[in-house]
Amino acid sequence: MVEHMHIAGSRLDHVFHALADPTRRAMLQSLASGERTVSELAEPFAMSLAGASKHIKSLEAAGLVTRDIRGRQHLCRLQPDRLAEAHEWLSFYERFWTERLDALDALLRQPDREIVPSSEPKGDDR
Amino acid sequence: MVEHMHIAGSRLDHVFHALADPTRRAMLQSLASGERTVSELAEPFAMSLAGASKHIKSLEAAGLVTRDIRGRQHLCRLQPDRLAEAHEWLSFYERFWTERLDALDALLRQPDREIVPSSEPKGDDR
DNA sequence: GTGATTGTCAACCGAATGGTTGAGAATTGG
DNA sequence: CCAATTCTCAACCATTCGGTTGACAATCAC
Repeated sequence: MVEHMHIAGSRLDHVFHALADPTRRAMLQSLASGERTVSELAEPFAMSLAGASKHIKSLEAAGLVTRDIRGRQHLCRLQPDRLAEAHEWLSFYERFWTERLDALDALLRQPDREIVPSSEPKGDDR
Repeated sequence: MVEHMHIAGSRLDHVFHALADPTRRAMLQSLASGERTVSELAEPFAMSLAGASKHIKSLEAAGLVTRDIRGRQHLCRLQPDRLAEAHEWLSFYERFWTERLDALDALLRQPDREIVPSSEPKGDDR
């Protein structure tokens, strides 16, 4: 096989992977209220400090969090740019769910058309 | 307490995990143009059909894709609702990047204040 | 019916992930 | 200086992940 290696994961790879964990999402939520030290971020979770530190490192690697070392404490702060990128990526698909809502809306606005929950299979639109 | 994610956590887990892979994101992009069979979805990638099939299954498990079995072909289509959920989750953080833009904007509107590039040159971290 | 097409499934493999523990570095406080 | 606090690092472990191959079920085309 030509390329069996995992080359140059994109930024979105890291961001979405970081977001795919409830602990890390909760840490982001905590950071939404302001700066937090590593211990403060770790405190709500039933895991070792080293474990939480790994999560923070992965948030940092994804560019979602920056760290400010002040003496022996590491102050973490939310870095929203990469979240904005992910948000923007998802926005591309916005038309699909708004279209769907619009279609439902249009359907409901036609009182003369009988709305049947019939299991008509996707229509023979082919 | 914001509790902006009363959407069952595991759902976001699966959605973000599914999005954290470039193959799966490309498949979604392909599905944005319309229905695709499994082979059509697999064709652009240098991997076995079974490999691509696994990716599609994970998209399906995340609720991002639905399947319509038509004879021997499986027609896949985009299912946008879970994408909308992820988009909405990210929207909670929108104020952080808009605030930042507003702050930059305000700063640039003050010609008497000297603008110094703040401490760390972390713009290009790769 | 025969044979090709379409796709899944199971087993397997190496690498990454999420967690632990223990050791140690660096800073702070008395 | 000594002791406590804060945090990282390395090693380890079980599980998951992304990929392969080979076998097989189902459907279509002839």
